[in-house]
Amino acid sequence: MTEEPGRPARRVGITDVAAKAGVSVGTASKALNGRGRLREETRARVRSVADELGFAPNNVARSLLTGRTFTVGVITTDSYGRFGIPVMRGAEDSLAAGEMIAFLCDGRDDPIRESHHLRKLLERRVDGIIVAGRSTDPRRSLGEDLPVPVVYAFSPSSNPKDCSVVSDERGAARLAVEHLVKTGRRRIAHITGPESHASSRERAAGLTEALAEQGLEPAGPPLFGSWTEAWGRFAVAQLLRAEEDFDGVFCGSDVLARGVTDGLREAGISLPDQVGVVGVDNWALVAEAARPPLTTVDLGLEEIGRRSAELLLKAINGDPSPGVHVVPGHLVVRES
Amino acid sequence: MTEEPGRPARRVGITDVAAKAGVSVGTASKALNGRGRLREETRARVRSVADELGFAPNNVARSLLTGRTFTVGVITTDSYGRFGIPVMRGAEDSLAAGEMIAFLCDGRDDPIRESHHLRKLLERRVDGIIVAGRSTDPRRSLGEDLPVPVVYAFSPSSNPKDCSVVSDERGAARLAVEHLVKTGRRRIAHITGPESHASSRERAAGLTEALAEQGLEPAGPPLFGSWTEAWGRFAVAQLLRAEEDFDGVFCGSDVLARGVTDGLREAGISLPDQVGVVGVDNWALVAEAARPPLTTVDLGLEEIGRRSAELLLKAINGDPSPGVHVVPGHLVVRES
DNA sequence: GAAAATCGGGCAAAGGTTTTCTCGTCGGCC
DNA sequence: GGCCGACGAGAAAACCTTTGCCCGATTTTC
Repeated sequence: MTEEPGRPARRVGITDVAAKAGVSVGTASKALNGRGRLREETRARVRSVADELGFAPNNVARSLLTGRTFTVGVITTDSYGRFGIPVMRGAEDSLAAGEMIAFLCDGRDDPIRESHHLRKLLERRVDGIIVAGRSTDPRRSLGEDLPVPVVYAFSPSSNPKDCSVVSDERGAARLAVEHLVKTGRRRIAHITGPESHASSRERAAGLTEALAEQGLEPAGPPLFGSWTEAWGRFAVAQLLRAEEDFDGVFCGSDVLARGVTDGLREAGISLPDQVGVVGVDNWALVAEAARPPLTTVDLGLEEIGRRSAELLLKAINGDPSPGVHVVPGHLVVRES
Repeated sequence: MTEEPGRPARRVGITDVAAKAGVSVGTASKALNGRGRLREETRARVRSVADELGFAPNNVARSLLTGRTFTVGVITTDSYGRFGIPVMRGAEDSLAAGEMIAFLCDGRDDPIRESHHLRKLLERRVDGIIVAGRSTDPRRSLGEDLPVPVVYAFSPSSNPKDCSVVSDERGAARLAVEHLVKTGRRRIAHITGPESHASSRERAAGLTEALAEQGLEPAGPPLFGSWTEAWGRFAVAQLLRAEEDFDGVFCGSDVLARGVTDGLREAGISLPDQVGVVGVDNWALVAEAARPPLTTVDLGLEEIGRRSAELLLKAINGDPSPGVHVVPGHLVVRES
């Protein structure tokens, strides 16, 4: 390569520290890492020399020797979107606690790109991999015979022997129902996303289930559509036109819920007096801007990230946790 | 550490490939990397053995030897928020083209965390660092005498000797004005965020500047507030109450613009017939959900990310580009 | 036909650290 | 006074590749 003009030619290595402290490299290493048997005075001297010289250990060399890089790869299929981000933040949280750091790869939901990234990550000898999905639909496994452990976050692996960490979709519906019922709603409608999405189906099923436990029936069948505000508004109009009698709406997402509140308000219905609305996601931007601000179920995405990283660390240390791990969500009460 | 039960004990190294191909490790290395002088038949044989064995080179060892890790660190202060994400995506784009990969660290805008991450990155011998900010206000430099090059993306470094890549704030205002004027607007008001933010001030100044070039005056002073929909609606009410005569509004952000369109629509003003609205950010979620969908200025955040990574790669190869680099935005015309 | 050039490939050093083994010294104990 | 154990520190191997240098064999050149 070209030389780098103007930049310090050589960084200070443990050799320099050892020389200046008047000890051997081995001793210097022990002093700095708190290993071996050394006089306290020697340790202190080496340490102070290291500080003075601004010594930073070369982790590349260390990794080569120990076989551990203290590095994990995160492959996201979400292009850093709505779901990947909180998961990643949570994961970074737990990883940092273990002095680890994450490589970020954007798979763009393209298997080719994904396996290319996988290869690159393995070449770099990551200690483990987190696959962060963007929907609750299961995704194909990265493979069973990988040399490092893998944890699937949010989107579970289609292979049940893999370790997956997912949100509690049915539980989300239950939380919504409990809140609506507690605030006196009895006729609860459901407006949600495409029926082709697992989360739509699960939440709809969870709703029926939870209502049944309360001795209630849904106010009409679930209205499947798209995850947009426009569909939320449209679905409300449909509900009103059908003269469906309802006093609560459980929406499959906050964006949807925002459309629903707009639709209701513009139809002259007073919120939350006449109708209660609950969303899912706790996406602050949307939930807080809605009128009134949305009560919503937080799926605990950060927690999913944290948990994934914790399970990965455990697996790296030889204690894998195969199977699907469900992280509970929680209700965030605002004004709707 | 603990041993890892059930996992392949040893990965296949170049030694294994060489042995099975009946050549020395050196020769195997040359064959796989296309170096040295070897018979084509030998190269092919080594390659096929490598494939067969599923050989993946150990990049840790390679890095130790060459001194390059093909790795960069990205420190974001944005907790993966609105601005950091597109910048990161752009950066990853350019980096992948150079066969590089990024470590992601969340600085949380905390100097302590930040310098801790910096230290960790340097220990891992990254080839360079990108600092991705979350506002256009300048931020403090990471330091001048770092052993690797640094590029500041979006938030410029306060040290002009550093390399920064920023958006064109004044240009954004100009694009908005040109569009409004072209669609026949003459009395243009400005609703924007807190005056304490550089971007508010710059965009306001840019607006005045661009209007002046068209021989126009702003319709009233800029209304500084917060980056919320509520402020957008409130500011509209204020404008109407003051009986300010206006037929266009330039909003400092899309969120704001959404509040403005809602406020205008609810006041019975027809959009875009009576008033034209232009936002800034091109945040699809907001811009597309607004009624009508927002015309807005895209600041080119992904391009900032790409450019940052390119400049970083250049710097890594010994050709630094100190100073501030401005990336132009572009107008996205929708219906408002 | 002999010297020279080319070709194909092996050998070994290097890169920065950790870790095991070894060795010398000192104090204490019988 | 001699032995043994503990203590403190050094020497060297090992981690896995890359690469410069060298050497034997084959081909080319007068």
